[in-house]
Amino acid sequence: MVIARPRRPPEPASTSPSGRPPAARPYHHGNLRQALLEAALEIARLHGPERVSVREAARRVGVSPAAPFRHFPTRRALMTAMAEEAALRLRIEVAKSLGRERGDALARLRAIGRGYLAWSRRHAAHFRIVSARDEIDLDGSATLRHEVAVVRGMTEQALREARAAGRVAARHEPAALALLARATVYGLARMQLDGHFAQWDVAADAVPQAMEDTLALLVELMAASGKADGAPDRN
Amino acid sequence: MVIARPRRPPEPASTSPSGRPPAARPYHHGNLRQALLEAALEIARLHGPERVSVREAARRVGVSPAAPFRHFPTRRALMTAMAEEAALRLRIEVAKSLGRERGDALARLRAIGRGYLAWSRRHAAHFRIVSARDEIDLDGSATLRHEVAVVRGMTEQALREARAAGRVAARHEPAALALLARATVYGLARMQLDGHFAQWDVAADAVPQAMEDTLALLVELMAASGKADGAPDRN
DNA sequence: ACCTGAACACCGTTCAAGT
DNA sequence: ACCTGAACACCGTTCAAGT
Repeated sequence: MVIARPRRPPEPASTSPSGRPPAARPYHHGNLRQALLEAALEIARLHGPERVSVREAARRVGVSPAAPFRHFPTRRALMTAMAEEAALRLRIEVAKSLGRERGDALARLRAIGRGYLAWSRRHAAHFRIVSARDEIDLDGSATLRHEVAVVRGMTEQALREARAAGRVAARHEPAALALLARATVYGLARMQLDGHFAQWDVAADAVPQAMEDTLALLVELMAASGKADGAPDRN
Repeated sequence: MVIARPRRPPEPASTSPSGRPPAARPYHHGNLRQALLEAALEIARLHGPERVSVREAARRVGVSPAAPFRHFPTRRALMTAMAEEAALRLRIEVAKSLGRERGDALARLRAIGRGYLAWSRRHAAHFRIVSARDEIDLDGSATLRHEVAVVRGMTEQALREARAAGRVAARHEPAALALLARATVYGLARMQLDGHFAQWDVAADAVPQAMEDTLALLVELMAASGKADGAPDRN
C-alpha cells in the first residue's frame, strides 16, 4: 500500500551535472542528518518503527555504522528527531483543517479532530513514531512538547468559545471536555494503529468513516448537553 | 514503585525438602514455559516490554539461550503468550467490576470502563504488552480475539439496555455508542501509557481521578442525550 | 568537523548433538 | 521430549585513527 518514493542513493558523483565544482563527497556526506532521517522513515514505512536500526539507515545512505553517531548520539535521538518532524506536520495539518472550517465553535472542534485523524491515517508510519513513547524522548524534547501544547490550545479555545455561545452545557469545564475529546481522538487513532477496528467489525476501508462518525457522535452529544441545559442559543 | 516478588531461581535441588524423590532437574526444567513467562513479565515491569529478550528470560530462569525455542518458536510468540494472559485477567477484572455494579445500564457501562482503566493502571506492564500491536500477533491468537470480543459484548449489551430504557437517545445506535466509549477508554489508558497526561496538566497522582472524571463526563453526555430526546424516563 | 574501521557486548534464531 | 553448545547474521555503541 505504501508507495516507495524514488530513492536515489546520493551518487558518489565525482563530476557534477552543473558547471559548478563537483560535490565530490568521498568522505563528507554534506547532509547526512537529513538523509538518515529520510532513510529511517523509509524503514519505518516498510517494516514498522520498531525495526528502524541506525546501522540499516547508515547502510541505505552509504556511510559507515558509526557515522550517524555524530548527528544522533543514540538511536533514541534519531527516533525523537523523526517524531519532532511528525509533530510539526501534524500540528500544521490540524491548523489547516481548523482554518478551513467556517462553522461554529463545535464545528471547529470537530475540524481539529478531523485534521488529526486524517493525518494519522495518511502518515501512519510517522504517526506511529510520534506516539511511540517507548522509542522517543517525549519529555526531553521542547519541540515535541510545544507542538502538542499548540494542538491542545486550539482544542480548549474551541471549547471555551462553544461554552460562551451556549453550545455546550455551562456546567462542563472546557478543560474537561477538551480532555475527553483528546482521549477519544487519540483512542481512535491508536485503535487503527494497533489493529483493533477489525475486532469491532469495522473493515479496513470503512475505518475513515467510522472515525468521522465517532467524532461526530461525540460532538453531537456535547451539543445536546447545551440544549438540555436550556442555555441561550444565540443563532 | 514495582515491588519485585521474591524470585527464587528454581534451585538445582538434588535433595528435596519433602520425603519424595527429589525433583532433580539438571537438564529438564519441568515448567520452563511458565517460568519464562514470569521472567519476561518481570523484565517488562523493570525495563519495558520492548526490552524483553528471550536470552535474558532464559538467563534469569537458568537455561541455555536456545531452550525457550522449544516452547516459544519466536520472540513474538512469547510476547503474544504474555498478552493472552493479560487479556484474560483484564476481562476478568472488567467482569468483576460490572458484577459489583447495582445501578442502571449506564452505570454498568461506566463500571466496565472503570474496571478496564483500573486494571490498566495497576498492571501497567501487562497492559502495555496486550496493547503493543507491534510486538504481538493479535490476529493470530484466538484467545486474544475472544477476550476482546467478550469485553466488547458487555459494552454493547449495556448500551442496548440503556437505549431500551430510554437512558440514551434512541437515534444513537448502541454499536456506535459502544465504539465511542471504547475509543475514549482506550485513549485514556494509552494516554497514560504514552505519558501524555503531563502535557494536559494532569499530575501523575491525579491521573486515576482524571480518568474517572472523563469517563463519567462521557456517560453524563450520553445520559443527557436521553433527556434531550424526550424519551420516557422509567425511573 | 566529519567519517572510517575495528572492536565489544549484546540480540534472535538454527541445528546438531546430548540426556 | 526437552535441553545444550556452538554458530550465524544481526544489533547499538565506543574509540582511535584517518581526511
